[in-house]
Order: sequence, then structure tokens, then C-alpha cells
Amino acid sequence: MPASVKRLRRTPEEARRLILDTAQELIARSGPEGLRLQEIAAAAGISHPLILHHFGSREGLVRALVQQAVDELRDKLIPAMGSAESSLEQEFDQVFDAYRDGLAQRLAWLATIDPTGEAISPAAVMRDIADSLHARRAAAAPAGDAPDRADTEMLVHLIAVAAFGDAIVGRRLWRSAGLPATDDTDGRFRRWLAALIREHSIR
Amino acid sequence: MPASVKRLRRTPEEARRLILDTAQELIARSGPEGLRLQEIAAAAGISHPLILHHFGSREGLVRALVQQAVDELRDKLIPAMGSAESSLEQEFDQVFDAYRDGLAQRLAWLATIDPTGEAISPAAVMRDIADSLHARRAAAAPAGDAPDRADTEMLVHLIAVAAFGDAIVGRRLWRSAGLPATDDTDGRFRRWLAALIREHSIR
DNA sequence: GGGGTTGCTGACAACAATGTCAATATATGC
DNA sequence: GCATATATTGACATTGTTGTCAGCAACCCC
Repeated sequence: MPASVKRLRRTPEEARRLILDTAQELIARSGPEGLRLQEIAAAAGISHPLILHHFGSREGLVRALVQQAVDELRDKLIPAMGSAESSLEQEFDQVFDAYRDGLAQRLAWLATIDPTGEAISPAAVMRDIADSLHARRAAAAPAGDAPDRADTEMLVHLIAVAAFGDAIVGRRLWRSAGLPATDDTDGRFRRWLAALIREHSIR
Repeated sequence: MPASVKRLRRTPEEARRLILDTAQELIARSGPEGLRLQEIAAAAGISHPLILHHFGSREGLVRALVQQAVDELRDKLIPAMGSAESSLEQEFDQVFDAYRDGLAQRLAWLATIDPTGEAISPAAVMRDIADSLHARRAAAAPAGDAPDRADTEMLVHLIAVAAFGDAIVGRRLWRSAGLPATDDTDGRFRRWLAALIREHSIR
């Protein structure tokens, strides 16, 4: 009759991971609007006070989710834009794919939660990327015709905002343009953009 | 003694406008996350059941807000990209400015609420814009060298996603790049992008 | 194996949010 | 003026959500 209740005991790190991953899945599926502790707990197979135990409050969980999204973006973007060997087209695929699985959605959520952009650490990701790309462009350019540093910064900015915008409203826009919202259309846009950039770099 | 309670009686259209405008302001200020009927009512100087009376439910209000955002974008974008006389730089300013006052934020909210993009009317805005721009490019091009229609579609898509992405994460990215998040930086990016496009169009 | 640390849970408290309803005030038409 | 229609509201019901707390159970260390 003791009905011995088996209870799983995780390390704090495991528990946090489990909770964050579950919350992330829920956000990717139904958006951050209805992110409830009970729902996360049910999906993760735990009780909701456990979330409060590990994150202190709902806001603590939100902060952790946002921080994870920012870290994830950085970890994907730096290798994507830093590799010296891959072609521009391959890099673009990596950058655009980095936003999949709801990452762009979570970042957009962050933007609505924190419109001013003060809450999260700046983390000079873009500068690192610009540094890396600029070094490659300078090396590739003919002697005496080194590209402008500002030009590289603008280029990085364009790729970043375009990839982000495309991830969020791209499909919608294709439909609105009367084109099929398919992977093929996505790919054609990436290749077109790569061609545009290459054309500009060569001058 | 009767303390005759002055009661303002609006037309249904006026009431809906008041509610929508108030809600919109609140969203622009503190994001759509904490959009509560009581809060809107307090800011508008009405009681919260009035909102339910005019929109049926909270979801009805959200639908109306989203529809208004889409309409607003269309009404701003078509004249911005359709005018034949203005320079590319002027057009860009109009397109980028169209997202101000929280419009981009509301559209991003829409994207998180309705990830698939089925809930709202497609409204072939992008096709109309592409049509208009394509006609101008064809007219401007030398005979026998008409630009590709697909090229124009890609161009419109690029401008749209870049402006949208810039509106949401642009400032954040500039900081991350170590550049000042100012109007000047914004303007330099727009002009740089305009130059890139012009360079491409001339070929 | 005994004791301490702590991950974990069920039950409850407190509050907030949407939605309902009867009543009231204001406009309009006659 | 009077009656009708309806915009508007205060009070209430209901439900859901975050947060608290005491106690239970798993693991570690001696």
C-alpha cells in the first residue's frame, strides 16, 4: 500500500536543461504568448513548483530563455560567418538556417519584451564577425584596393537583418507576392542575394 | 446629491477607434506581452466590459489589432514604393520609416501569434509593389536589356525583409558591432543599401 | 546504515484576468 | 415629451496563474 512513488532526481544542470528545452519547444510551436508554468511542467513531466525552485520566478525563467536564445545565435553565427574556406552560398545557407526551429521567433519575442534592448548583454558578436569577414576581404582584394571597413560593417548588418526578417515574415511575403512559399523559393532568394553581394565585392 | 454621472456616448466606430488606438499605444510602449483589458480601459478612460461589448472577446480585439497593423503597413508601403518621381534614397527612407511607432513590433507580435501565417488575408501587396517597380525598371532600362521579372521580385523581397529586420533588431546589432545606435548610423545604412541596389540595377 | 543536504511534490493561498449580467444613461425617432 | 434602442457601467462569477510551504525521497558522505 505504500505505493512507493518513484521520484527522479536530476542534477540542477540537468533539470534546468530539461525545463529550458521543453519551454523552447512550446514557444516554437505555439508562440510565447501562452507560456505557462503549468504547461511547461506538464510537457516536461515535472511539477510546476520545480520550475520556480530552479529559476526563482517566472521572470527568471524568461531571462534564462532569452539568454539562451542569444547564446545560441552567437554559437551558430560565428562559425557560419567565420569559416574562410566555404563559399558565400554555403555561408548564407548556414546563416539563414541558424534561425530555424523557432530561434528567430524567440528573438522577436525578446524584442517585444525588451524593446529598448538594454536588458541583455551586448556581446560584441557583430564586431567579431565583421572583423573576421573584413580580414578575408582584405586578403582577397588586389593590392592597393582594400575594401572599406565601413563597407564590411554595412554588409554584415544587411545580411543579419535580411536573414532575420526573412525568417519571420519571409514566407508571408512570398505568398503576398504570389510566389510559392517553398524551400525552393527560399533558396533562390539566398542565391540571388549571394550573387548580389559577390557582384558588389568584386566591384 | 444625485451625483449625476456624466456618461459619454460614442458611435460604435468612434468607440472602436478609441480602443484600438489606445491599445496600440500601450503595445508600442511596453510590448504586447502585457496587454490587458483593464489596462486598456483605464488608459482610454472607459470600463473594460465596453471593450468586450465592441469586440466580443479579447481574441476579437487582438484580431482587429492585427488587421489594423496589416492595413497600416499596406497603406504606407504602396505609396512609398509606388511613386515614380522620388529618388531611391527617398523611397528607402519612407519604407524604413513606415515601421516606426511600433508597427514592426506589432507585426512581429502577429508572427508569434500566428506562426504559419494563415490567419490573416494574404492581400497581394508585394505583387502590386513588384509590378509597379518592374514597370519603372523596364522603362528606365535601355532597349533590349529589360531586367528580369524575377530579379525585381527578389529585390522587393530583400528591401522588405531588410527594413523589417532592421526595425526590430537593427539598433541592437549596431551596438553589438560597436557602432553608435543613432539616426545617423541608420541613415548611413539606408544610403549604403540604396547605393548597392543602384549599382546592381545599372549592372 | 545513519544523517545531512537538497531535488522534488501536493495542497493551498492570493491574486489577476476574462467574461456575464442586470441596471442606467444617452441619443434618436415619433 | 415619451418610447425605443443601445452604448456604457458596477458588481459579480469563474477560471487560471504565479508563488509559498511543509513534508517526502533520493543521493552523498562518513
